Amino acid sequence: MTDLLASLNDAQRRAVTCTDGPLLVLAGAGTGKTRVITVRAAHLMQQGVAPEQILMVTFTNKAAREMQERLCSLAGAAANQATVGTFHRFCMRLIREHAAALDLPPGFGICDSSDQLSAVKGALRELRIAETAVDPRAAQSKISLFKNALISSEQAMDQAEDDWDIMVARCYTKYEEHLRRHRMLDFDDFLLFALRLLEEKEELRKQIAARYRYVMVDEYQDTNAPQYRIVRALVQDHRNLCVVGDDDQSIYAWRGADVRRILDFEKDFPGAENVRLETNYRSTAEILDAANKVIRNNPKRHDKELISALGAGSTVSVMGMEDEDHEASFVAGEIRYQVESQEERYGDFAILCRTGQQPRAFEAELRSAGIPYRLVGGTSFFDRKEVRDVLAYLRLLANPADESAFLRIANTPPRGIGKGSLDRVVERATELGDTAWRAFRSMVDAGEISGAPARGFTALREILNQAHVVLQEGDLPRLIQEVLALTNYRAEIERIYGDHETQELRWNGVLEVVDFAASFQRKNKKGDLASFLQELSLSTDERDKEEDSGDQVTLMTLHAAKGLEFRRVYLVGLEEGILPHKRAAAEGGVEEERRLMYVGITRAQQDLTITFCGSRTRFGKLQPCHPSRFLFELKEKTPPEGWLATDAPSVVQEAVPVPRNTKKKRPARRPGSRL
DNA sequence: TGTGTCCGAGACGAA
DNA sequence: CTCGGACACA
Repeated sequence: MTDLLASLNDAQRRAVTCTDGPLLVLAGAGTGKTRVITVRAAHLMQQGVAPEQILMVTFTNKAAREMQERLCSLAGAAANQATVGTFHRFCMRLIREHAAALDLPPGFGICDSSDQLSAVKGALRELRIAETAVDPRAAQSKISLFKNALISSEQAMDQAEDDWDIMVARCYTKYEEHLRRHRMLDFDDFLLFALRLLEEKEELRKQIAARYRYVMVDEYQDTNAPQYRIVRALVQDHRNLCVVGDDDQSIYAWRGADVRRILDFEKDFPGAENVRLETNYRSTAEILDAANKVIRNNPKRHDKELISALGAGSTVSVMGMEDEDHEASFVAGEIRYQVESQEERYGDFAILCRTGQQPRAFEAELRSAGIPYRLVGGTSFFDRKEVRDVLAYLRLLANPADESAFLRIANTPPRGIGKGSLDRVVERATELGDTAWRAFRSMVDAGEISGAPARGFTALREILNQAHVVLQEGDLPRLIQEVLALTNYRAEIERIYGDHETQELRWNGVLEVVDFAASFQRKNKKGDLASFLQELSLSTDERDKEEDSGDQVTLMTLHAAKGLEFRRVYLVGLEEGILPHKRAAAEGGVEEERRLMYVGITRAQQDLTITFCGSRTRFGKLQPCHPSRFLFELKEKTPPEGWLATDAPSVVQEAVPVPRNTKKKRPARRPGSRL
């Protein structure tokens, strides 16, 4: 404990010891940002601050987990009493604790992204707007953006400039009605309701703010409007706020983050101290050189250059591949070679990509090469059909108003309730402003629905009634077992999936939900069903955690990689259309894409290899593609005329070197491509 | 009502 | 290619 400060450089030490009042730490990638924030918390504890008074907020579960672990290793088990978590989780707990003050039902349901989409579709249907006129996905993300910019549906209506805007604003209104009617909150609501609590209930704000005397915010460049105001409300009495961030790593503008927040910090909190961390302890000079060359093409930024404390290393390689299969087998071959020659462990490697579907090719290749890997993010455990089915039963039990849960399980397993009846039920429910469940019941009672669907409804009601009895016991794992038994879900799995192996796999997924519930109840003695579901909605797959100790290659998106570091990094798919991503570029977001590239480069400690493909399978067809403009920036060259146009000039194909890879031997490395 | 099949659109990122 | 939605049948 005593030498907490000894291992820090001057700037870091200043950041750690400046404990009171507002403090801005501008920390470039790899300059010990997490180290500073955790040592700072440990230092506070050493100074006599109780851990319960410390609040540390991050953006991802992964960052929160890592911070908690590092804090514990610095300050011991007492550090578990500190509040460390994501904004969303922190807010969700606040809301739950003060549900009454917010007029929220205690067992409010969570509207996850697929429910959001159904809600938007429902709103469009109600408004008689064709999905061809307004793409539900576009509307949904626009609504989310509104909410994260604290723009109400009335304001959205006022500022609408064309028909599309108006339709989306009306959809926004309906969407909100839909959520309230079904006692649901979406992810954005966590922030908004917490903010309402803090800004409208002064007594409660005082009480909550007094609990956290020292507040630290990680990745401050990613805060959006509600997050900023939540923080402001929490610290306004004591102003003990430390924010850490890097404008060059702002990659969440699409979620409403506003880089200006970090640039304006000193304006928002007058008299703030300011510390800059510029010595990079993570990467070699070559890697930082590459990072600097790319990021300096962004016009609006704090001028800063990372300086390597490690010195020179090996050259950053840029490799052209024929297609994504070759790319994958090249990377797999290299990793295997280096591990077999005992240069590295699997755990030292990361493969970073821009989109969530790129990992597919890599997964297949790594598996067939017998290389252990873990895929971070991606289609999560909670998106699996069988898991969603089981959770839908639980959601309906916790919140009978949960329409999408009801629609999901109404006929799963099949019990004679077809699409026709469900459509009528939903129609009626919308008409009456009532829940689908109650509408169904009244229609059955009135004889408007009879025969098979009515019998099915009775059967379903019986299942839920019995489950409800078990629910009263408060034993979640047992409740889930009961639901599985009542629905005969095992048989349903066997009915759907032909082969035995798949059946086992799916059933295991179901059993894992039981395990989740068991471990939730071990941790929260009085945890009820609603809070279990609420917590679950914010969980990424916690099973990663256990496997973390294993020696595995990490496969993930750039967004998921922020804050992490690996000895050897493969940054893959560096093509126009992927990085920068086509859609992001079209929306004028090339600068943010460049920051993503910067984030990717700066994850590497010792060795960085960048790959791109000459062609790539899209929509089942092989399509030519050409190297990213960022590769030209890396080489300090200008892309040829017409580079950024949709179709590639034929010259491109020749300019792309395509080294082939043989699996067993180490592939020839070609430092630098001939761009 | 349940099941099968065809068709067309499609994919950015996280909590 | 791969999923969801629409449609045709039993």
